[in-house]
Amino acid sequence: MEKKKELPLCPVETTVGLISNKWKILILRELLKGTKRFGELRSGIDGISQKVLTQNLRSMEEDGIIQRHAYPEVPPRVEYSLSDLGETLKPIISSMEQWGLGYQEMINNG
Amino acid sequence: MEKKKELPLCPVETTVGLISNKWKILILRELLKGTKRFGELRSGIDGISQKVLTQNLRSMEEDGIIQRHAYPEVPPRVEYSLSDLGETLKPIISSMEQWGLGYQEMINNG
DNA sequence: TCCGTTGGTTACTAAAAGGTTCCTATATAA
DNA sequence: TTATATAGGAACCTTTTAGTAACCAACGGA
Repeated sequence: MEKKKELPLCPVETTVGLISNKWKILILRELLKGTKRFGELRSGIDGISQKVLTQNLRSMEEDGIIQRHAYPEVPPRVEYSLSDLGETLKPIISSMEQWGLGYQEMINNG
Repeated sequence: MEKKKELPLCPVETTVGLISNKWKILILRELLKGTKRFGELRSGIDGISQKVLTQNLRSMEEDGIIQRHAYPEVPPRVEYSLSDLGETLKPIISSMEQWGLGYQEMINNG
């Protein structure tokens, strides 16, 4: 999903390389609330398909921003959570949330 | 480029709807430095093609986050700048820049 | 008269992303 | 005995996005 080449010089580009994808940002939004099971993520993110959720989770795991923990149970239970690195992305999501709130307000009663 | 349906309830999703695209974020990065001509944007954003730049500029203009000013000269001169709304996105780009700096540092001498 | 410059547009093609459907394993409950 | 629940994987297809190349208009200068 992400190419593992050298980092771009521009820090914005570096960041964008990791979370430019819409779904990843929504996954982050969910995981910032705490550890979640696969099914919880699936139902918490409107419109995401199982395939796309899996793909993005794998990619984010590879990038070291989330952690996956599978319990050897039946039926299977798999929990996802942010890594320490993933937690550091919080300010970005928060700024998006803040902006979105202001924008919604502007649109709705502007 | 963006569908003009109702806003999502989630503010993060609202924001993501406007700037989920990698190129738009890089365009914002450029325009946060100030007004730029089409050609300057083109050369300032590594790897962007003329078509994609034009498309995204149109879309962002429709969304009201940038402004386009064409001067009736030959050869043509077209300047792009952030609208007031566009300026309010600055904290998002800044947080990405901050994060990217930290990440680069971590990778390079971690 | 023809060239170069700028900021596009259009048509065609390739690649990436996403959607859908079907399949699996197995403990447990009914 | 059989249905159920969970977290995927595989195959196939459609849609979206991006890249490439060609073309254009208009004026000023050589």
